[in-house]
Amino acid sequence: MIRLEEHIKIATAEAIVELYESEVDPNNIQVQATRKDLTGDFTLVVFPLLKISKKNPVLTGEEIGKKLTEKIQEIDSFEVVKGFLNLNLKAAFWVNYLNSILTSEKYGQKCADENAPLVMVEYSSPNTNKPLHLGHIRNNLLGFSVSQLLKATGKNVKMVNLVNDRGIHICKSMLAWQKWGEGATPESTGKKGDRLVGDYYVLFEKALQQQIGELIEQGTDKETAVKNAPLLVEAQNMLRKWEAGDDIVIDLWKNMNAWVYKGFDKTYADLGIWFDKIYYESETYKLGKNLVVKGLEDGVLYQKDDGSVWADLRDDGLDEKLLLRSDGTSVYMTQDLGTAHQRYSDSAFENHVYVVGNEQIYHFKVLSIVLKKLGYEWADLLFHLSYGMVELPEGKMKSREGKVVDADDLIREMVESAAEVSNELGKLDNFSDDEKNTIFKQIALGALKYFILKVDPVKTMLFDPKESIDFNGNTGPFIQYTYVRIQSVLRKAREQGIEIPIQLDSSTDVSEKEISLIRKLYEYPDLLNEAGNQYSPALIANYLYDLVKEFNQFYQHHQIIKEDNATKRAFRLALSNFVAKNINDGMSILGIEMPERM
RNA sequence: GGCCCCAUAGUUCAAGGGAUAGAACAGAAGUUUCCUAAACUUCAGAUUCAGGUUCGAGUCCUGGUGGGGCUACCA
Repeated sequence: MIRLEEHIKIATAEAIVELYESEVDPNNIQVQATRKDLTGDFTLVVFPLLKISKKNPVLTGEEIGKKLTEKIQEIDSFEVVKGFLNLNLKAAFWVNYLNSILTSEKYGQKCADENAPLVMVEYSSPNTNKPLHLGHIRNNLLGFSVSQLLKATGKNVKMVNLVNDRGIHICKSMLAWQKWGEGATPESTGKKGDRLVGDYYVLFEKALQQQIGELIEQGTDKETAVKNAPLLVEAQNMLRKWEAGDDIVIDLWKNMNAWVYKGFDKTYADLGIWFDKIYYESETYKLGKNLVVKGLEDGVLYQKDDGSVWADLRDDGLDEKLLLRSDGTSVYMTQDLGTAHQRYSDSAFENHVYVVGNEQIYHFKVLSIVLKKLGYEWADLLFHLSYGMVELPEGKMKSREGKVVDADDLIREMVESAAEVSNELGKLDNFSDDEKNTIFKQIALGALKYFILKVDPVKTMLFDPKESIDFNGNTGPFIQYTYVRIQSVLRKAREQGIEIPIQLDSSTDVSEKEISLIRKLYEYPDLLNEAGNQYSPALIANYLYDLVKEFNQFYQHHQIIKEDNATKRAFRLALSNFVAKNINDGMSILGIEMPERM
């Protein structure tokens, strides 16, 4: 169905030719939804046309309004307010619009076939040395949601994860376990695997700091102490052994990683997210090394006297960037070069989105430039979707100071408070414990996900653990609740044998509130598109909130199944049903499940 | 020092260069013989500052202030 704004733009361009004998590109004509507090459906902004009409805004608006009313049958009347031409449509237009979308399977969405462009989305990218925290939650939710959003706009999406399973930091927790672990396992301690390994990392850092302190006390200067502390040297040795494939080190590494993955899998499952493929740094860093060596041979990179390999980015306004250490081991950048190359070989993508925090903007800038230098044109297809940090009231989360909000703890606490609120309301008293627990989880995660996703990704956001996430107001549960109410009405209608129509009578008498609800629905296809272009689930979240608010007002003031007039009743049922469907579609892009009752 | 990002009610968030800057929470006051009151209705309250571009600026440009990030042989 063609959008009416397009009609209006084209008709306006025609009107301008007829009235003022001047050609205007319809795309330059501004048509927007009329402000909510004024009467009208669409508004034509006439200011930009004054240069052409050489008349005052009111007169210009009147003249164009008259022409448009003649040209477009859907227009009922118009009104010029200041420089704005407000167009009032016939109610039948909106009823017909609803009618035309009523049976659409995926309203506003584009379905991807095999020929649709492939977008790779990397998100999560955890380190195996610490459990997931609130920052990762933002990453995971954003990455998953953006993936769903891109799917809804007609892309084939491959969700990938990159596990940081190698490097000096991993050796630190391994070493600590070896020294002080006394054979502890997740089974023997009852701790989640990622938590257990994380604890050894913390232990290592503490011991290392202490050691450094002692060295300084004994008269070593600070720089040397930090560089040469025995524990650190030991960890570095271990990393070299790891890269050399030492059996004992590799065995230990495999063992501990397996614990961590099991723990991560649980957290991912709780969050309701997954990946199509998982890449491991341990498998790609060598590819990166090869690329670097080749770049060195080709003279694109250079080697310093100590053997370290660098890229010179000074011509690009950046600095020199280390790609291989003097001892030949790789850094983060090295493996990311390899990973990117691997992925493009796996499947040539149209676009590769990295969902990674904004503290790595520099890293991804360098990544693209270095790949380009190495001769890979597809470096231009990489896009860093950088998002802001999640801060606590006292500032940034700091793992080392224990100032983190653990992901598992947070999810558990959310479920607990959802249960508390729900039990207080007592609406689920007749349900089994299993059913209740499912619903508590849906509500808890709905609240958490919506809370995080409604915020514009680029912005730093604040999370106050003391003021736990709300279930009232602009929240996930508010949206879920509206959905549940609609389901309840529909259920009752079915029980009474009232059918939900798929065809509407265009002469149905509809109220202003009903029209504004359809108007809201009308916005969705464009909004979805825009959200996809901007990689912003926040736009979807805000749309859903507006829609639901609109519906609740309608619900408050209109009866649905109790309406006596059968035509009106049918219309309201169809409208409610469609709103519920739209809520469900939108929320599933946010990765939020809908309960049927709550 | 250099580069990048952010700044809107007491608080947390909205607002594709367009009209009187929207919500929510917190605060004050209402609405259940009626399809789920996790709702609805009132009230009160904000664009960091100074310039500029424009018919029109929260939005674009320049500068200042404030906050954050990056600038590692960490990731």
